[in-house]
Amino acid sequence: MKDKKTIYTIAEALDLSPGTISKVLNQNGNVSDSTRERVLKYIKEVGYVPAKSARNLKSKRTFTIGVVFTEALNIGLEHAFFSSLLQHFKTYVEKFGYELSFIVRRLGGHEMSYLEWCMNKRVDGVYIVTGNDQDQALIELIDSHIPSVSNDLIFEGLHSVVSDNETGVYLALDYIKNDLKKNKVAYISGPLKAKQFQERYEAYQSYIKKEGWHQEKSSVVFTESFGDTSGYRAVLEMMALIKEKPEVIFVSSDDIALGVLKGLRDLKIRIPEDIQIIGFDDMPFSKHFTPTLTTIAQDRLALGEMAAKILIAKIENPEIILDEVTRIPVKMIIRESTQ
Amino acid sequence: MKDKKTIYTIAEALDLSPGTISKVLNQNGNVSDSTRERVLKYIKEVGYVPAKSARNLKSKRTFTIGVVFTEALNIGLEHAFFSSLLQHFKTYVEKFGYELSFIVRRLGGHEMSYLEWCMNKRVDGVYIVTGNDQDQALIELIDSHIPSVSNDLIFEGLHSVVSDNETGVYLALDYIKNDLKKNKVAYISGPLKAKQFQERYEAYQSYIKKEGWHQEKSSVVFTESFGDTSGYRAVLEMMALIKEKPEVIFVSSDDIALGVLKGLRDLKIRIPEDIQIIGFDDMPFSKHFTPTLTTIAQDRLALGEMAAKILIAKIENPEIILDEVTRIPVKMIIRESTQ
DNA sequence: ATAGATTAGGAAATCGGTTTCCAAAGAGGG
DNA sequence: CCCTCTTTGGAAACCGATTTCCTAATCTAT
Repeated sequence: MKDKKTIYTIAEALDLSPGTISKVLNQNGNVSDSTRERVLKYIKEVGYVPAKSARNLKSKRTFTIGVVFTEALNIGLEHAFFSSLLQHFKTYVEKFGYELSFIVRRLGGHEMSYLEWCMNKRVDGVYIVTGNDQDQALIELIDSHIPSVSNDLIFEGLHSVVSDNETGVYLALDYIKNDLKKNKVAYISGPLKAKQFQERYEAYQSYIKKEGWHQEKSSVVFTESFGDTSGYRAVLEMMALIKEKPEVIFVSSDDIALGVLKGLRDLKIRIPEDIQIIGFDDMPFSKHFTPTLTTIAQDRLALGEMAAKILIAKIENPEIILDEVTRIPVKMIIRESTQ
Repeated sequence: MKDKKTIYTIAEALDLSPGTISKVLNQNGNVSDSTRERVLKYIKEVGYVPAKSARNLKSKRTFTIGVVFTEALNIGLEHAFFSSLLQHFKTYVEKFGYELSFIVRRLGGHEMSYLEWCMNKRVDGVYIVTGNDQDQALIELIDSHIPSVSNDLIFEGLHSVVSDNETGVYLALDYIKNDLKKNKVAYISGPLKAKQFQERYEAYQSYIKKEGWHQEKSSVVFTESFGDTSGYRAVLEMMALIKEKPEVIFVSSDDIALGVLKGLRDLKIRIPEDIQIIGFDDMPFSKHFTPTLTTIAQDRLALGEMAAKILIAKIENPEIILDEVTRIPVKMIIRESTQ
């Protein structure tokens, strides 16, 4: 147990050559069944495990995928939505023998770019869970030859797997129109610098215009940030400024909706009696709000898995042609915040 | 850009030897200032990045920490508490040049033990965020020579960084006694197979005994699992069986408390008017419950960082002697669910 | 029985760094 | 000016696999 095992020591012990051991390990090359079994048996016996770094060095494949996880708020893994995507992605790629490694830009004292890190580590591909599309270093990475996929950014030359935001917004608005039979709607949007908020906002605008629903200026409010506190502030601002109280408020993310709920509660406005609320995302906690939240559910499993599938396809077949943007269907979940 | 850079090509271009380039890269060895600068300048110019696998191979150090993240419910990264620990741990170790890599037991078609994976990858250390202490493969890993630390398990020979559960429970019960001035308390506990629930339960029992508080048998209920649905079931069971309704229910985790809140709401019991609730953990969502939840806050930042600190110390100084269990203080957060 | 085709397994180069050891050159002292 | 000490940088072994090429042995077919 104490002396280290390598294919050399094994070869010597079995009176074979190192190359033969390697061939057994990689189940290629011509090795007779008897020697193969002798080798496998011995390996199990002494508990030999091949050194990955040596294999990586020679084969130039690491079976490792670099993960870009730049969070706007630096909460990183604590963000439930992205953690969930990452989890599903991870589970999927592991089935195909790939591991995940977080891309790090400041390691020890050294600062490095995404691309440098990836080259240094020789990752086979890159998964962008969430990133900042203004980041020059990220653009450099996307433009490199390293296969990549994203669940967040939409970018020229980058394959993205994102929710069908437009349909999601339409679902919500159709529901407001046809089921709730309301048309005094207000909209609280996350910052438009995030692509998904932009898409949702545009869909909202186009629907409103198509339906000819009247809109006061203050019936659309943008938050400055992503969390519930900005939702809280946004709804107070809206309710202070708006002349005709809306019947329904559509909020572009559940995180923000959480703050909206709290804000309305503080204003003594009852939900859903006075105002109904619809969110977007279906976060795990949305069904625990009081009231529970009606929302447009993103299919996090499908998002993560599809991204994984696409990345693996690109890695294993560099010539493959794929659509740049893959849309994942959303669905509407009706709960207590609408009736 | 297209032809690959190695220390050989660099050496050739600068008319130096590969060894010299390596010495510059590692800032050791004797290299004159002038050549050092010449090399650094050239490296930056051509965008050379050393291949990690080659370095790992020779130096036998990978600056990588393996992460054990076996979640009871297989929700993995979606579990907010552990994700948070992981995030803080990650941030800390990165400052010291370490990266994280998830330990995977089934990779591609192959099944392997934790230890095999770690040896294969040559990780410098192991971080057990959460694991199953019945798992033979995990025990094998802990017993190996690889430095390890845990934020979850407490185990002979393993360094653990965990919350001071006992004090937490005492804080809550002292508050019930001295501030709320109540003594009809019930306790809902997570499964005792989890060490932290066991510690909290024992602290609870010892306090009750010390104070001589009368306890009906059904005033302590154990959930079968960790989530809010088991809390829901547990509180219904308790309220059905218990003769004298408690004034306060102390729940051993916020996750479970979430279900308890919902259960009581369904029973039309008002909180805090009829029954007051205290949780444990202070999860991010606990301040968004209705009512917001009084709880014992675990210091997730300190937990993760202390674990990181200890692991790095063990890696860089194998002879170091440390306490096996490091306790992190908790504090009480009073919100609407008590008054 | 013999030519040709497989098959088993070894030798050696290779991946890209690190590190030890050594020689040459320069510095310092008498 | 000569001898010793220190710097500087090169040569080469090494880390532990993979892989190509090659030879010897075995098998098949005529």
